[in-house]
Amino acid sequence: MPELPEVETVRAWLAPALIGSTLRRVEFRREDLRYPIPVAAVHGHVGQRVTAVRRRAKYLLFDTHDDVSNGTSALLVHLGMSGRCWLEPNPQDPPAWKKHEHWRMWWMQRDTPQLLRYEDARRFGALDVVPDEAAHRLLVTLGHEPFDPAFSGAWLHRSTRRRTTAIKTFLMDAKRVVGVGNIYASEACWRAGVHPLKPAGKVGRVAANRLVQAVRDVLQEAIAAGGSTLKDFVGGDANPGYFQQRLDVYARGGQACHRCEPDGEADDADAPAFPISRSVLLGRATYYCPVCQK
DNA sequence: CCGACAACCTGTGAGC
DNA sequence: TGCTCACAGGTTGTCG
Repeated sequence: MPELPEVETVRAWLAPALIGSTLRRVEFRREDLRYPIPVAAVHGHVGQRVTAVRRRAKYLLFDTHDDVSNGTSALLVHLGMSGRCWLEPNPQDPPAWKKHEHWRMWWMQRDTPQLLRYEDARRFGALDVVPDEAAHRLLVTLGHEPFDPAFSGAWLHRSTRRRTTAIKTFLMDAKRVVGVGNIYASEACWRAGVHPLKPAGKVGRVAANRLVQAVRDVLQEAIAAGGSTLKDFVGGDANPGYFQQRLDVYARGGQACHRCEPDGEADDADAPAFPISRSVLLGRATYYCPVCQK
């Protein structure tokens, strides 16, 4: 489930609860997610207080401060493909561990206990400690944040020259720009009218500008939509439907292009004149309109 | 350096 | 009902 908007949504939900809280206890069910969890180092954060809850790329960062040593550190949480991280609404009477729930963190906010739970069926996620953000191996390689002015049409145009890789693949490369996952990469290409399989080096200045704007717009709109269904996602077991109903191409293979055939209306309309195509790029489903995306 | 691909792991839904 | 297969929103590592 998590692309950047989902992670940002979780961050916004956790921040007010965790900021100012002190870590009291950590429990593990499994110590091997994508990487081995440095269990001792995580336990070492007990007693520390959260000063900020941030997002970098798709990583959540809980900044912590140790009043005793006056040192600062951070806990890093990644949701991978199937991860969820949420505050238990009923910490006084905590439910049994879910099948793929791997760790729990108990926090104290003034006199109020809080329970942070984490589940991840596929275990592509991660939990790590970050004593020095500038040196952390998962963070040092990351490219621009999409809302950073450094991610601009000029930059995109400049950094794609002579690149033969598909523009969609380039946009999904976190060493270049972070937070653009498979869904939003397809969506941004459609909005910009750029064919996702087009060699990155052949994207012109005008199209590069449109792509950058499209990436920002689609992420921003998805964040806004995520906020509106936040409770369903964080509080209970409800499946986040978020932005699904607003997608123009993703998972819409064979259905009418919203631009070429706006009155193609319902997704169950038969035989649209301008159907969305699906192809596979680097093993990932890629959706586009072959007519209006050049 | 670049680009293509396999790998990590489990769940779900479609088709038979 | 039960089996098999394709596929799933991320990221790293390796190989040519």
